[in-house]
Amino acid sequence: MAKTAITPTREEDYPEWYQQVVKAADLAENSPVRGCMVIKPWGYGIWENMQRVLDRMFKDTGHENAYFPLFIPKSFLEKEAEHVEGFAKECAIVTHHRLEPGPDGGLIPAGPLDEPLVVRPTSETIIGHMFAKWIDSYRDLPLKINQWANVVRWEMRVRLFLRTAEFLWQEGHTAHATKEEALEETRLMLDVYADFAENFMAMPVLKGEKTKGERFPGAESTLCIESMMQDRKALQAGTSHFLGQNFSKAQEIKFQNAEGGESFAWTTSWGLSTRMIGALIMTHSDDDGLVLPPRLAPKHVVICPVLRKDEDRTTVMEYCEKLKQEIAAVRYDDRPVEVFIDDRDMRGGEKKWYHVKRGVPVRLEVGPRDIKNDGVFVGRRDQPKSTGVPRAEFIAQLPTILAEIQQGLFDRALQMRESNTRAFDSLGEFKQFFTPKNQDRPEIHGGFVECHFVDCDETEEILKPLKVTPRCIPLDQEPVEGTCLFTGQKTTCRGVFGKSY
RNA sequence: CGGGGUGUAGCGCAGUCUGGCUAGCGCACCUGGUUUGGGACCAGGGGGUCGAAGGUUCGAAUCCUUUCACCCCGACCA
Repeated sequence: MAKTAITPTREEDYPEWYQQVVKAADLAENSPVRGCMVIKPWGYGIWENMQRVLDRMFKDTGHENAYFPLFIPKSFLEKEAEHVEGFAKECAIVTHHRLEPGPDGGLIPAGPLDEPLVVRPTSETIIGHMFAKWIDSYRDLPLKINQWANVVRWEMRVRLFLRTAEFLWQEGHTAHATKEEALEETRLMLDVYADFAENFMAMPVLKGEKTKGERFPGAESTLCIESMMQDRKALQAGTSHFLGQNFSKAQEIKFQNAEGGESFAWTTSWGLSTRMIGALIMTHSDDDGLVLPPRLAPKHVVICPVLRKDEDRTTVMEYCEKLKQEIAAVRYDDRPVEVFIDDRDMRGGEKKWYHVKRGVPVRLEVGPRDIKNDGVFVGRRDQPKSTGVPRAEFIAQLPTILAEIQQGLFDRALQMRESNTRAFDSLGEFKQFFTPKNQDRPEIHGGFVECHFVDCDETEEILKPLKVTPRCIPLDQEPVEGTCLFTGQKTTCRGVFGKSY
């Protein structure tokens, strides 16, 4: 038996560890379609919880859901120059609309389309087109729409959840009468994302602005939340874009203002994807598999009946059923606790590890011995040892236990980020920090570095060979005079740097 | 699209250099039994057009030609 449920460990080979966790927790697997994944029930359950929480947040901030087509006329994508350039290289294109029997018994495409359709890589253009029709007057503004959808970006290299050719996400699109209002919206949605990440995913994030090079194609500015994974690499977890009037001018999203004149709307867009499941895995999971923050766990508690002898079976199962109902009556996070019984005919040890690997926050084992004492045997995913506890006591403590696990995960992740964040004054230290000791098989190294910098080509040139990128310029910083670590120029701008996914 | 690699059972592989019995092993799966408060053990069993097409040969997983697919390293990325 291996010392850890997952091999290799994070230390030994982080990328491989990640893949093994996804597999062991039964979250998703590769599909016959290149680059596309199949999300399995346990993984999809996490996504459903993410959707539920975010959807509530979007509605609470005045947004409504709608749905737009999967296909976008190619001409739409051509309207915004930077936007085309950004996405052109990774678009799937539909050119035909039927199949005919071919000479070799196969099927060949027939019925070519007059105008090819692009499978949406994002929906700015088609939503903008509809916005133009819906908006006539300043009284129609603001218009605040969200869509839950799948999008396709023909990525060359893929990893489950982190980068797949097709992924699920939500994309918010809003139009406003003034620049200020649009900027406020961009910032508001970033705050929503940060709230979601920190309070539900238990994942601390940096809120910041992207540099020119990292900006969304066509955006005036891109705000983002950045998070540090356990291998100290950065993951962009969500973005909120201020699109200025770029898209409204390209798509004629115009309105008559209160003064009777004609104005272009100011638009925003913001998105968050199934990549967050990857972020969740890489933030919390350990060498025994997935660790789930209770607020997003598909199930909170699993009851494993210990059925050794046939004559005990009825007693044990009845006790478990009663226990299940009692637990389901407990509330956590404004919802009933999600509990289920796993009575599969399986060895105790195997069953225990099955649930450990899937990250169920609380495991209960109930056998004749516990029933005699009216107790339960409790195993917490965040603690190595299981303990026997009186049933009533467990029921009373359950919300506290779940809250403790949730908070503990956040604290640990924050501690991890803080202890791997540095502020350097010399480029030498910076370079050393990001250079692995073992070049052939780089060990886990680096982290975040905070320093003054000027967003220019020279800076990018220095960063390139190090494979380091500016992650963001943190928001709300007091301007302090300093020297750019890369160019030596005077500046008040400070940024956070790191290697990224 | 540049450089490298791999295709053999559901998964992971050996066998290929040096052609030769009925193509093997581990895990998983099925059956029976012994077990069961910590990832069991014993016995038996099912499952393969050896990526595809063509060629050489008495004989091809193995040699030759062509082709397809996938993986890794680069450019791009929620």
